[in-house]
Amino acid sequence: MSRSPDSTDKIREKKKRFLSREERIIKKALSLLVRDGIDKVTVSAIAREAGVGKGTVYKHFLTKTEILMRIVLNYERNITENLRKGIESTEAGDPGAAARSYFQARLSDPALDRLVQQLEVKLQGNEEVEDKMLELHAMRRSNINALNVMIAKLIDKGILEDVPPHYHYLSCWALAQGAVEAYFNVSYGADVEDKEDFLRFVANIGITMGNSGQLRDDIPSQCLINLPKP
Amino acid sequence: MSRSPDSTDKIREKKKRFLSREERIIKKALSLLVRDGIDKVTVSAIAREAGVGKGTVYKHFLTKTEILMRIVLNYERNITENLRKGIESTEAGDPGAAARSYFQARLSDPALDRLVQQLEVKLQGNEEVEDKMLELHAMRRSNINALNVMIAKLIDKGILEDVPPHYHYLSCWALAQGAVEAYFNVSYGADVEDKEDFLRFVANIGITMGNSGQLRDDIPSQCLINLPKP
Amino acid sequence: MSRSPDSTDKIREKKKRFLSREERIIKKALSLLVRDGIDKVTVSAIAREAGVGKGTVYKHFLTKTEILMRIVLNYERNITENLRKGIESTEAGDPGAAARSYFQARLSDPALDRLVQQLEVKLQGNEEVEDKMLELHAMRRSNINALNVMIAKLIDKGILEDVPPHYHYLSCWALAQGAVEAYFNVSYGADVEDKEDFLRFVANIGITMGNSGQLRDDIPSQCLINLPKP
Amino acid sequence: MSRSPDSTDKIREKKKRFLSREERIIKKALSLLVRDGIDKVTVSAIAREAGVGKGTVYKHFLTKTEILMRIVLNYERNITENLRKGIESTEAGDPGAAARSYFQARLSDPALDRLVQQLEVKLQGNEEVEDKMLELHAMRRSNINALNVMIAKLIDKGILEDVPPHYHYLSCWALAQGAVEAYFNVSYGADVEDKEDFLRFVANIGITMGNSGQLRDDIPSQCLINLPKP
DNA sequence: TATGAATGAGGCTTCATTCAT
DNA sequence: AATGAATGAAGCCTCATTCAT
Repeated sequence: MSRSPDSTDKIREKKKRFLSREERIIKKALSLLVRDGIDKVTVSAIAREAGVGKGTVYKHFLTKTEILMRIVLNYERNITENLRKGIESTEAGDPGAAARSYFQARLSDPALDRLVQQLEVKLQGNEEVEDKMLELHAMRRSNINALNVMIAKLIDKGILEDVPPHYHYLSCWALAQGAVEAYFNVSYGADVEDKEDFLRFVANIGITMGNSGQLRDDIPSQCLINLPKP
Repeated sequence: MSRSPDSTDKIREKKKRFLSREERIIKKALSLLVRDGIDKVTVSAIAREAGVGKGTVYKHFLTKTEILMRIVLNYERNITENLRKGIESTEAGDPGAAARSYFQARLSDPALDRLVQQLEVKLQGNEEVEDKMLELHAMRRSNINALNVMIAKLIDKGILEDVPPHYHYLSCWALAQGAVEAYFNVSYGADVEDKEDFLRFVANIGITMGNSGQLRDDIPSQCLINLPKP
Repeated sequence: MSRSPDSTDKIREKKKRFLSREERIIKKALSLLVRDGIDKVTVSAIAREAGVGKGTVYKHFLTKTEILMRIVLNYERNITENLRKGIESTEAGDPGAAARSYFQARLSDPALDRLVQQLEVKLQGNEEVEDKMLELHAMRRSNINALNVMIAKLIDKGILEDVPPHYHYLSCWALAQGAVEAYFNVSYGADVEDKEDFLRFVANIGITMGNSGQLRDDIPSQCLINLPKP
Repeated sequence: MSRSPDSTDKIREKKKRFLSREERIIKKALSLLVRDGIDKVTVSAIAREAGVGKGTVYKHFLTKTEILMRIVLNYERNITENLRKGIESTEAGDPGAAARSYFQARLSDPALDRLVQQLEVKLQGNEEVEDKMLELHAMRRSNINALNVMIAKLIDKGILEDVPPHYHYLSCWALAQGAVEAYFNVSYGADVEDKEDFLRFVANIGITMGNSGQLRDDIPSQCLINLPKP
């Protein structure tokens, strides 16, 4: 009753191709969303861009909303991964590492970061993807716990100001969020010729803000995050 | 041949009612937008909420987009006004006044602030309101000019770090922008029991960030902005 | 119980002004219809152009359709009047006079003629103006009767071909109708540099067509209609 | 790697059905337009009549206007084809053939002809179908060129009156145009019991008008066009 | 009496989703 | 399994007509 090894291979192969196609759909959806804006992208366009039929898209995703949600989750996973590495480094004695990692991850592709923020706002409260939303929040809660532990230690050491720990990471989050918006804002962004330099400036604020002052002038130059060119 | 005072009064009365109705439409549109999200609000719903017919809405606004644009402009005018007052105070010797005014204006009604940011993103590049967009940008450019002058002086005095002036106000802008998002973000915001306190914390960062360190510990307590309860 | 002469005068004066305003509304409606096309003219535009309120327009006409119908009737009355004079001249011994009059009346302002044809098509079958439509048809039937009598005589005299009399005037009507369309048709009309000359050519065909041949070469030059420049 | 013949057949079959559905939409639109008048026909009604969803109509046509334009172009193509055949016969020695063909084509289905004329007026100047309009005009210009050549020869032979060639075909066009209107005009048309006979009379005028007299009495009886019953 | 703000039916169009092939 | 034609709900907007002032 068991399939022959040959048949199993075929099935495995098939699944692989199926998943790679799913990747392609997501990737193309992403590029369309960034290029044309959230409101302008249709399922038809995604299918066309991905070189598959509309029906095929619906074999992979139950609804359009699921595609968007997937993008948000993918991104958050990436951020989380980077943040975790940063926290580890902080724990290992480099106080600014977590913030640095975080800013670097988010500001390295501002367009993508911005898109994801917009998507999250759009998906907020959508019952269709409630479960995925819960997954997102769970991921963040987990990060938050790690951050709280880490920050509490830094506060204990007198490195960070003694306010509720979440004030610190929320400020970071807010600054990153806002920096991305500034980067794209037509009124403000247009004035910034060296946008990357600005992002570096902001990132440094993020890394040092809320610390108790004594850290401020101690930031070794290697702490300055090195944002990749987008 | 001239109309009787009575008739003139009536006309004035009529115009007043017309304008007040316009206000009501905007106000109701605003509350719907905040409550249901940008994508969910239809012209029909706005009309229903405002207690007028759909056609009436179109007597006041050429298109739905114009309603949204109006909200954005109204808000920007308010921000500008507050910023101008702050800049005046700064020029009068209170270095943190401009930033304080700005944060207070933006963070006093975070829901509105957030909505307007989203609206601006949505309206970006919409040819229908190109002229209004230009008006918005002109308003901001004017603010930017005033800020550049002000910041240059603060840099000269050694109060602010010597980076391009726009780095300073853009950081402020970004932080405010992000703080608002943090305020509403389900993942992060839910943890903040005293949201106003958090906004105050962020505002203080905004007021002090980028200053050269010597100012930092000098902020008199009365400088702490006192955000009104939303 | 009878009003004073003074009061009667006032009423008469009032009525006169009322009627002159009605004229103005019709006139302005007409110019808008010719300028912008039937589908593009709104009651608002007519009111604005006439310098009165929309409500006032509805004091004069029950519906928009009535305005259009009025234009059609006015025009038909004018045509009828000209045709009657022409018939009289024909009866007085000038065989081509009726056709000449008719063509001259219709082709002297082709734009107006065309508009009215379009209006009539649009109003066809509209129950709202059924009575006015009947009036129009009655007017035409009366013309037709006169024409039938006239043509029968010309056939008797051997001047016109012996076909049912209405064939003759219908051909005239058709040619006029079509000439107007040709005048405005983008494809064909653009080629005609001297449009008036073309209309004259057509009119001459109209005047001579269906005659038995012997008339053809006898048309005195003074028969050639002299179309006024539009 | 190539598809099986079976699959190819299926695709061909599918395309065929797609096109036939397009035909049905056009056909039903046509009958509705003739029956109810241009202004009364909605896309919804067309879809309902064609037995498809509204969305399906928009799979075949970009806008409602395109449906109308298609009808106009289809018709013009048919007319052109007939005219071309007629011109060929004229060149082959039958002077009246072109006019005869033309009248026959246009008067064989007066209702359709009339609808198309109305549509063309309505579509005039509509930017949405500018390109299609240009196509229409190009088709006509080509016809006009052929006619000019043909008519010039007939004038040379003394068969037609020596006026600018376009006077001749424009008169034909105008007469056909008008005859169709006469056919349907309630006032005049109602009197014509044998409408087809009238159309034949008009067609004969069209075929002979503008000729130099000597042709007039020579028209052999077989020249009389034989209009098919609509 | 004149006005024009208010109305809402009704038209056009889009696009997420379904399903027969 | 893949496709894309078909669908129709839902949104935006227009404009003839009404009616309170």
